[in-house]
Amino acid sequence: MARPKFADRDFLDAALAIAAERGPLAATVGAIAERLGAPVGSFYHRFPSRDVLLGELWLRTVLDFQQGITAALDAGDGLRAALHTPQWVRTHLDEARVLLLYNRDDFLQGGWPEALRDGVAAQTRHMESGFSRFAQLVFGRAGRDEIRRAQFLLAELPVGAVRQHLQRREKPPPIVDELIRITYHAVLDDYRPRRSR
Amino acid sequence: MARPKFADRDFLDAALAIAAERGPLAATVGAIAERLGAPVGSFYHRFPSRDVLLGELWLRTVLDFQQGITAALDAGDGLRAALHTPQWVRTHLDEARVLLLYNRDDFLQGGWPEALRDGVAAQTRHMESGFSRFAQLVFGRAGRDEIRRAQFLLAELPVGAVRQHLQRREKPPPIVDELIRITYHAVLDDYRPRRSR
DNA sequence: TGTGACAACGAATATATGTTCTAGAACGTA
DNA sequence: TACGTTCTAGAACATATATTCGTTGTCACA
Repeated sequence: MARPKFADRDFLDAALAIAAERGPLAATVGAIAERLGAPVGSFYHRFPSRDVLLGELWLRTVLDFQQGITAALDAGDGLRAALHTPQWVRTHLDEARVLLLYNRDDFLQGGWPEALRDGVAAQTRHMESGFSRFAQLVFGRAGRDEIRRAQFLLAELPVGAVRQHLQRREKPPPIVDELIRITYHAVLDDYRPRRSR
Repeated sequence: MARPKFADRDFLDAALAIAAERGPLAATVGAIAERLGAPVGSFYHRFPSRDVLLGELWLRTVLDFQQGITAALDAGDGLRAALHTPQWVRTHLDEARVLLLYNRDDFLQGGWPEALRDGVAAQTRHMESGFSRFAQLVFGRAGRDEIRRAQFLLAELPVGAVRQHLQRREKPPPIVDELIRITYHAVLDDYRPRRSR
């Protein structure tokens, strides 16, 4: 067997670097290969299509991102879960740009490749269960209203607060954590259980 | 003079519809012309390039969006300015999708056309002055910390809270306004002036 | 009715990009 | 050493898309 000069990983990393720099759209097969000094043929030895590569990149990134939130929820620490986003962003600037600055579906040229459907579906379920767990943890129940608040505190708020810094390629300053903390407590304090809603 | 069958507006509207439906990327010259029943040649009678069209679409949309915020600030009503986003989104679903779901620079294939540079720069200045005015209005001063809080309350928070609904092409439910209101008051209550920061 | 200006119209062109294909090199194994 | 497998290598191909260009049609007005 011929010794491989390039690993799957290398292509994923090259794609990440390009996508973080100039957007996922710029991560063309040609650009990725060129950055790696590899011929495009080698690319297609590793990945059946560009969509599969970008899909795998997204999945790999989102799973890494979510891990910290899950860990915080496991520890029963809702605030830490909310603050995980700015933390993670500081240590994963490139990944964060790709993951949080673009929409999931704008990654792919076509739809999601069959091979990744299950992974994406599992990821979605995992995320939804995270919201439920969070709602249960901090509100004591997981009805529609509680889940909506969980989405807000766990996703919309932290991602929103971090976005402008990602656009400037800079680490989120401490004020971001402060804003998240303030909002976190306010939404918890405001909450009063209701019939159904 | 031959009577024009298509106006600039028609092309902009067609582009908006397509961009709202399938993303700005899908708004190709061919797709726009086809939707309008116009030949591509007519397109280039109106716009020097696709980038100019998309740039103008973005500008037209963002100016309309900002008008409401400016009006609220003129009236000295900070909360109304923050709540303008969900309001506007409800009555401008298509526009909101294009404006708030994608990054400004991901609109264009190349960079911003020379002809629009000034408009974009003016828009940026206008937005920044809006943050300053808001900071002055609700915090009594416009230092770095106050402006950062203004950005959060006026932009990141409302846009973040509205995003998941835009993705689902649905009007933001009342809970969105409630979350914005809660956060708004919390950040104002928390605020204490500091030396400089 | 003729003419000029402007717009419609769509074929042609250039380019970018995903994908395939053929050839050859490197390595393990018999 | 011969052979098969796996990879490198990059040319070739197909397609999508922006843009150009030459022709045709239509209207206002002389």
